Amino acid sequence: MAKDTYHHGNLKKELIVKGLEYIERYGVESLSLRKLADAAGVSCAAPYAHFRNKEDLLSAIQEFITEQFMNTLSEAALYCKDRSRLLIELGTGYVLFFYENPLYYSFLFNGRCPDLESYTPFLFFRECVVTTLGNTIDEDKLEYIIIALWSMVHGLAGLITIDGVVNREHISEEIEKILTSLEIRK
Amino acid sequence: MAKDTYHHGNLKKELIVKGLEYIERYGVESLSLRKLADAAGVSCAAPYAHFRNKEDLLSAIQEFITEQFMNTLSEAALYCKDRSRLLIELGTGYVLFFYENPLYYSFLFNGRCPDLESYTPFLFFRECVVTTLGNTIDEDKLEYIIIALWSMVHGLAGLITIDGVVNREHISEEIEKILTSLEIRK
DNA sequence: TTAATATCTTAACAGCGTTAAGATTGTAGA
DNA sequence: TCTACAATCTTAACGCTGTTAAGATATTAA
Repeated sequence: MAKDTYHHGNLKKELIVKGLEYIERYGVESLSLRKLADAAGVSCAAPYAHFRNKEDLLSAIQEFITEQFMNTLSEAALYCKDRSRLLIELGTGYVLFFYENPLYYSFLFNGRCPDLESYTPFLFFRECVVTTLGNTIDEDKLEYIIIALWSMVHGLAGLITIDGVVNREHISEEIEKILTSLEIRK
Repeated sequence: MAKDTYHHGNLKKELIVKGLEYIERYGVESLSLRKLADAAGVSCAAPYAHFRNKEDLLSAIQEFITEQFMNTLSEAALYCKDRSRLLIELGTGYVLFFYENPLYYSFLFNGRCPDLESYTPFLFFRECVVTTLGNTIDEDKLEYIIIALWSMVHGLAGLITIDGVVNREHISEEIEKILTSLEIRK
């Protein structure tokens, strides 16, 4: 976007979006405020009118990604008509999200991650497990199962972003086979 | 270590060890070659006699940590007399290693991780699963179970380093309860 | 219209990774 | 033991980074 006025008009949003695109392509390590400001046609100090510092911008980008992530999960749940497959669809959606955006994974879950107790994707995942298994499992066991399932899904997502673990030919089917190779111990 | 001679004598090793200690305490983001060189009582360009660049030093540190990690796993397997508990002991050791050194996790598994197909902790883990379950499971199913178990252990380690997921009171027992809440689907 | 506020620029600072050129030390071969 | 060579380190500099202070420009509210 060229700059013909003194005020940019939409700098805050553009920094978030351009920053997101940059992370998507090159990862967070090589992202710099100066390059971002330059790309937006603005001086290197301009971003400080909208963000306290670099970390503050990264947090905003993180919120942005977390929102996308939440949408992916809730859509997977919404479009799943067969309730017995809810957890599988959810888990597959979880893994596929990071399969398609590998650089998001390390960005989201590295030092910048908010308290997991209030992390909406986790809360949503937990809720789905409870509604699916709630009646069939002891309450104290349920807590461990929630974490076990989440760990498996979360770990698989991480391993896939590292590469070399899963056959990428039929990725959805592969993920499902992995996630269903263990079952709940009642 | 003070410096009274022109040649340090053991700079390469000291950079690795001091760097490791620094990452342990403050994380990899804030580590700099200059601070490290300063701490070793040496000029900022001295490290380049031993490492091509910063990334090269980080790789050396990573190998160092991976070795420690491998030792933890193989000791867990060695001291496990009850073979039916081998996988549990191994998984608990895996998680505890990163529970005790949370900053190692993101350092090891972020962009710097070598090809997982030749990653020794994975190979060892795989071998243990195969010897434990080899006879009882179909070969094609076994492959998915290996990845599922590894995902669960790896994901739990990651979630624990993020914090807020597991009651830290009796951490070993908590980990075991989580890891045993799912069972292998034959 | 004016005052206050939001947004942006210019200029500067220290810290970073990295390199080139040269000094110092250790070592292998005569 | 002397000498040439290789390894190791220093000094000085480069461009890049995040951040701040002071001031310019535009927007908004009164």
